[in-house]
Formats: sequence, structure tokens, C-alpha cells
Amino acid sequence: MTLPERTVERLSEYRRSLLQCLEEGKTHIFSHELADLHHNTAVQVRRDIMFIGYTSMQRKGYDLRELVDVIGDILDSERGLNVAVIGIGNLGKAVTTYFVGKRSKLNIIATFDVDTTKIDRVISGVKCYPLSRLKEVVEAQQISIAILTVPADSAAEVTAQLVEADIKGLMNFTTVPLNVPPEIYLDEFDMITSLEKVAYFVKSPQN
Amino acid sequence: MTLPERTVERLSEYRRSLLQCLEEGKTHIFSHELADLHHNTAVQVRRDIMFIGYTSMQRKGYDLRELVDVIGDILDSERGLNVAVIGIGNLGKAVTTYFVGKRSKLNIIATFDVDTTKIDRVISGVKCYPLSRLKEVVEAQQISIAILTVPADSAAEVTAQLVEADIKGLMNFTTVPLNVPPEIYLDEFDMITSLEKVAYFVKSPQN
DNA sequence: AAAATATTGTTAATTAAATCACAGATTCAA
DNA sequence: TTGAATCTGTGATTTAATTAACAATATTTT
Repeated sequence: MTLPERTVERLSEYRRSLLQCLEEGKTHIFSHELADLHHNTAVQVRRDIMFIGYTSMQRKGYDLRELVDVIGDILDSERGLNVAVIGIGNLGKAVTTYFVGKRSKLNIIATFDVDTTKIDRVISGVKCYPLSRLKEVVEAQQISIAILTVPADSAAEVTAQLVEADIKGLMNFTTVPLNVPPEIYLDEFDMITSLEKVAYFVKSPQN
Repeated sequence: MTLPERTVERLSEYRRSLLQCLEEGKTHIFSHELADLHHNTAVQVRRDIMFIGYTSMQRKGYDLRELVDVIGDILDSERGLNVAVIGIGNLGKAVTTYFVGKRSKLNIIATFDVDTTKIDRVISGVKCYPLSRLKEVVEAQQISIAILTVPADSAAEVTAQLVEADIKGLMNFTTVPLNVPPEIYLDEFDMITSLEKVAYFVKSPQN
């Protein structure tokens, strides 16, 4: 049984709020409280939690610790997954910095670049390899996810190499739509599109 | 009449492909060709184009120039919109660099930061102001969209200032869910969520 | 201990988005 | 010039996601 895509996204978000609440010393949370922390309704929260099969003590709200653990069982891999950032410019550094130090099942353990001044240095806490060693390093370090933050003009080329290196999932931050075989999970985030969408809805409000 | 959100996103993406085709000297494109450039079907392309009320010459495909112009009429504001980037760290720089130099109706004309070593300098081609002058500059320069790329712990605080400054649209790149009044259009992109989603679907493929 | 209240879990209804299916228009081939 | 082929535009259908509605259950109040 696989969860709806949107539910997966929200669970990831819930988890961070829940951990936050735990740190603040809370032990339980109601669906409407969790909803209020996000842009969301109590029904949606309950529906999402129903999907993962967790049930609360009636009327006490959800046990924070238990719920965090159940979400972890769903989202995390037992042993964690290794991640590489391809292209360590401003965006690559930003993404890397977000993750290093966070205790997470996703470990950014390598970055790649063509810039020889970066190679073999530690950037944002992670070692940078030459792109020419991509396949070798991906295999040796069992990297299964790549984050693509290279310039647009090399995106297609690098993607071919990632496919060749047998990557399992790819997060594309370039503005180039990529073609990968269907067994590779691909998610794309396009800044230009996002911003043009904001502009459109600023111009033409919905209601 | 406002368009479906997904259609708006795709139109933004189509436009860039279409401009690319124009540069390559093409004059027309079939729906299935445009679909192939994205992760998309020909029907979806035709449906999207139907929404904006453009019709092609039957059997010749869509006229690239005309279609680009019609999409522009829908997505762009007549006079363009002014945009500010709040927080000019790695992520802020990456976003800014994406946009400057591109001929677009979205003009990044200011960045803001608290770091005094950045203030009054030109970073990624755009002048950096102190965050303390946010409201003043937003009003003076008629900035209507803000891109939020500050550290998580100052996100809520800065957002309150943006609301105060009467911003119209907000693109949130921090991992903190923001609360803004409903008249402000808010779009959020959460890197951690995106990556956790990729991890989930790598672990549990859909079919 | 009965009544009122608050909260969950879930079925049913609704809405939004994507896909199917096909008529109509144009071009191409013979 | 007829017939086959190709492509668009759109009504009808399906699928995915959200929201409404409410019974069941626990808690609090009186």
C-alpha cells in the first residue's frame, strides 16, 4: 500500500512540527492543533494519520512520541539513504547546508563539481569529487539519491551519467525538464515556474 | 476566469520550451511534440491551451510566436512586477542569479539582509538593503512579491514585517510554515519535504 | 449518573485534475 | 477525387484529493 503523494509531503511536515512540540515539553497534540501549525484542516490531519494506521487515545489527542515514530516507520528507510549533490554552486551549497548536522536518515555524503578549485575540498561539510568520478563514487558509497543543482546547459548530460550510475531517485532543481527511465523516481522543482505562478495569482486573485 | 493552478505551472514551463524552439528556427509545434518536451501527454497540452483560448491552424500545429504571446498575456502583468529577495545567503544568491539578466516581467530589484558586511553592496547584480529599511524600500520601489530565503529562526519575524509592508505575494523557501492573511498569495517550497518524498518513493515504488 | 461537550475515525459527497474517446478539419497518397 | 492518415478541440468519464457529515467514545459538568 503506497500513500497519496500529498499525504507523504504533509507527514514530513507534520513530523518536524511534532518534534518541535516535543522539545517544548508537550506530550500530546490534537488534530486541530497540528492543522493550525500548517495550512491545513483538522479533517485532513486525521485523514493523513488514518492512512498510516495510527490511532490515538480518544479525546487525549495524539501521543507525540508515538506519532513521530510511526511517521518515521513510514518515511524512513531502516538504514538511511545516501545522497549526493551534483553541482556545488550557491544552490548546491544551500541544499547541503540545510541537511548537514541535522539528524536524519538522509545523509548527504558526497558532492560533485567540474570546478577544479573545489575538487577534493570539503564544502558545506561534505567532500567534493570531480564529476568524472561520479559513477565510481556513487557505486562505492551506495548513493541512491541525487540532487541536481548544475547549470541548465549541463543538466541533460549529467542526468545521463546519473542514470548510467544507476541512481534510484533524482531531485531536479534545474529549469530543464529531464528524461529518465520510469524506474527512477523524479521530482522537479522549477523556481521560475513557482515565481511566475505567484505573479499570476497576485495579478488575478482567486476569489 | 482563473486558470487551474497546475495549468498555470505548465504554461510557464511550455513558454520556455517554446522560446527555445523559436531560437532554433522552428515556427510551429504539435501538441505531442510539446508534450514530449515535458513529462506530459498531448491531451493535457491541448487542454491547457484550450484554457487560454488559443486555437491553432488545424494540422499545422501551434504557431510558436502566437502561442508565446498568448501565454504572456495570461501570465505576465502589463508593466511587470517588482520582486525582492529577503536573506541573501547561498539560497538567496542562487535565486537572484537565476533571474538577473533574464528578460522577464519579474524584476528582482532589491535584496535585504541583516549582515552589515553585505549591506549597500551589489550582490548577484542587485543592491542589498538592511532589513530595517524593508517597509520603506518596498513602498518606495513598489515591490509586490517577496522571496523568503532567511534562516528558519527569523522566518516568522521577517514575515510579519513583510505583511506590514503590504507585500502581495510571498514565495517561502524556509522550512517554517508561515501564516499570512488570506489576501496575500503564499507559495511554499520545502526542501526537506521534497527530499523525504523522493526517499519514500525510492523505498516504496508505486507500481 | 445523566447531560453536555470535545475529539476521533470513517463513510459519503464534493471538487479538482487528468484521461478517454471521438467528431471535425486538413493534408497526403494513390 | 476518393480514401487513409494526422492532428485539434472538447464532451464524457475516471481518478485523485479534499471536505462534509456524523456515529462512537471519552471527558467534564451539573
